[in-house]
Amino acid sequence: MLDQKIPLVTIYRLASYSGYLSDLEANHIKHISSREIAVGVGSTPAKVRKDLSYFGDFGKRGVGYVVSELNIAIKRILGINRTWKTILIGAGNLGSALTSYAGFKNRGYEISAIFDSNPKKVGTVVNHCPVLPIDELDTYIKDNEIELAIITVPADAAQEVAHRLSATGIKGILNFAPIKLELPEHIVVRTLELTRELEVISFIVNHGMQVDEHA
Amino acid sequence: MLDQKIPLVTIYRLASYSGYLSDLEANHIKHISSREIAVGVGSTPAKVRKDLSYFGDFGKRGVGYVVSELNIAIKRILGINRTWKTILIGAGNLGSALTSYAGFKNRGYEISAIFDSNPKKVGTVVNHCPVLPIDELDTYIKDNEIELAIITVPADAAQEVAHRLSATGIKGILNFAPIKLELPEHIVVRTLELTRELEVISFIVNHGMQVDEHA
DNA sequence: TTGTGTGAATCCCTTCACAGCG
DNA sequence: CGCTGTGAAGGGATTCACACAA
Repeated sequence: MLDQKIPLVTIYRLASYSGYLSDLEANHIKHISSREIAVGVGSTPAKVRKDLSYFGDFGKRGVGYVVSELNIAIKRILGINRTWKTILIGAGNLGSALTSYAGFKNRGYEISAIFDSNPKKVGTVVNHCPVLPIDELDTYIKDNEIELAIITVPADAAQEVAHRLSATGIKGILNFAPIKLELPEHIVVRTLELTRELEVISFIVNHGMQVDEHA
Repeated sequence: MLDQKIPLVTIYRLASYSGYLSDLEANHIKHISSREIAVGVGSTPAKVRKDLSYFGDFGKRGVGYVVSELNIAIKRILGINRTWKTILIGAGNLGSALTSYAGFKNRGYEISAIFDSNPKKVGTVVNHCPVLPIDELDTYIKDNEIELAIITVPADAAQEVAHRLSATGIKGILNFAPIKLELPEHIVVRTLELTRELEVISFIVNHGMQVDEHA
């Protein structure tokens, strides 16, 4: 069942399903159908079933899914049935805010330090995260087995940071700087350009375009 | 040329192209080809040309594009050849950080106020933005002709905020709360779930999947 | 009967490849 | 020539529709 090619959008949706299922668990809801999941996250029943079908049979015909079981299964698929050790680079406003972003911690992303090149910031503590000098990046990542990094430095410093990161054992990078980072193939990079989202909204408002979920 | 159906991904890419062209302008680069744009943003020459072809002829055959002209054209298409009056709702860490996010101001998104329900925050000023009580939301939006709102309140408060917004003349909402907002059709909503991006990275790291740009 | 799992069909985006123009 | 603009071809995601199981 695995190792056909999985659409990337399927992965995004699985993450959404899991987030929704976690909410249901918190509300003690035990059972759910593909249709209800679809309504909950803004998808379609066919997509929900097809997305899941890439990875196995998780439901009972005529009945639906057991919320907790399905959520565990999806978390295992995504690889978030454990903690991911994460660091932030860039102790500006956005970086500082993300240290306390509840969604990260809730889903197992544990941010243990922020790195910054500004000597005035180094040595301070933001939300229990020490701000460390950028020179210690390499040893810190190795000593603490950090796997993921979040880049929140300005655009003109981001490529330099990416270069430094590529020399460490980092596995994945979430980049908030609005540039295309050049990195070795084996490092997974996703760039999130917040402004693009507003620009897309502007376009749709201007043109009265009808749009479904996920971009 | 217009009013065929435009793929949503095309709009995202146009926004990227424009961002890249703005960088080129800052570096006094005058001319560019579809191939160079593609390399700059992580797309393909064919996509660049096809994306533009939905809206008109902007290049010269055998030559390429004039950077400044193309950028103006794209901005006009996106509807960002002007200022968009914007407010933030939720004066937490993320909301406060976004008031000083350079990318927004650079691209014409002018955040003039933050709204919050916490009386201790109301009356303070964050990055030149006054923090106002949530009860003034409706009149403020009408009096100041606000068009866009950015929601950075916790998930359990977001739907209530969305409901309040729907009673105003707001046109578009960028939502950072990880829930599906129920809103009238005529309001454009995009939800950005930061955690989903990390989860997708986790999946790809786990499975060694090969992935191209944009999701 | 209900709702899942899934091949088949459909739809839509991407890519190709070349005519056309500078 | 070189590079754009674009129909046509190709490929991949969505939707359909139904067999199957509870």
